[in-house]
Amino acid sequence: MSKSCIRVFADVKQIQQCKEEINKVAPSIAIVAKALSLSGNEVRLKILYLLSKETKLCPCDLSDILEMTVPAISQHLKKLREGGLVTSEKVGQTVFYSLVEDNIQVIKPVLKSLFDNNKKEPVS
Amino acid sequence: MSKSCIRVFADVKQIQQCKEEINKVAPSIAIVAKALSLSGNEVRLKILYLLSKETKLCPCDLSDILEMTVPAISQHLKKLREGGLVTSEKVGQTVFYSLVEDNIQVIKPVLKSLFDNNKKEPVS
DNA sequence: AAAATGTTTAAGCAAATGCTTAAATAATCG
DNA sequence: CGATTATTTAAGCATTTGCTTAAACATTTT
Repeated sequence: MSKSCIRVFADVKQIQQCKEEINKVAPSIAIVAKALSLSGNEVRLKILYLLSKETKLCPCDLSDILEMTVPAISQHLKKLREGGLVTSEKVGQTVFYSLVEDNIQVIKPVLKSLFDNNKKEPVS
Repeated sequence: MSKSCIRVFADVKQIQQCKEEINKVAPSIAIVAKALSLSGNEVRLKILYLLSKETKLCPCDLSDILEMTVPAISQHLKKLREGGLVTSEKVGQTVFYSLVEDNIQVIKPVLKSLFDNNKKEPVS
């Protein structure tokens, strides 16, 4: 760690407060960052967006819609599932994926903004 | 692309609608995904959180607060700057970073939830 | 001008990411 | 059962990420 970089005019008290503050929220930050990094991929964000509109979709549907191979989709779904953002339900030989409402709250506003964005432009 | 995976019971009309829908929002998705991936890193999310509380901070402050080397911090700030989430202002030899309000809207709700989280627990 | 301070850049490297193709599981159907 | 369909897993590989250390810049101080 660089030891010389304690600014001459640094507000020592402010920095100390920030350290305490950030340590308090660190656990929440870790959880949220995980959800954001999962959503911060174009393909996965598209999947989440589609699931928010269609309620449930299978890997095959998503493969068709997003024009990607099934394994590629499946691996993204696996990450989303392991991250708790989606859940799956097997019906016959097809597996339907859907959002886990409780864990999707963080990115709900984001999905909503995308949804709104898609509406007709209001008069400017 | 796998050609055999058109589900027997697939809702062809639904899939077609989804394809059109997703193509319409694709540009927005790309922009949002970029912001989310930038925020989806613990260190950068901490930086954004701290900037939302302290208004402006320099690399040196952040280095002290987050207990990381200055170059490591600087590289994160560079990404945030290039992604348009933060801006910088030089005062003497120190550089102050602050949030770009217009471009931070997507993750504002996230930061807010972290802030709320940090308050005293309400009686359950 | 020389030294010190604050920041950025560069090079190197280990680990993570995201795809591909091929193979392995599962469930349905003839 | 054997073939087909839907999904998952595995292995390989190119790219990206995020750190480290060292060096380069820029500004202020002595």
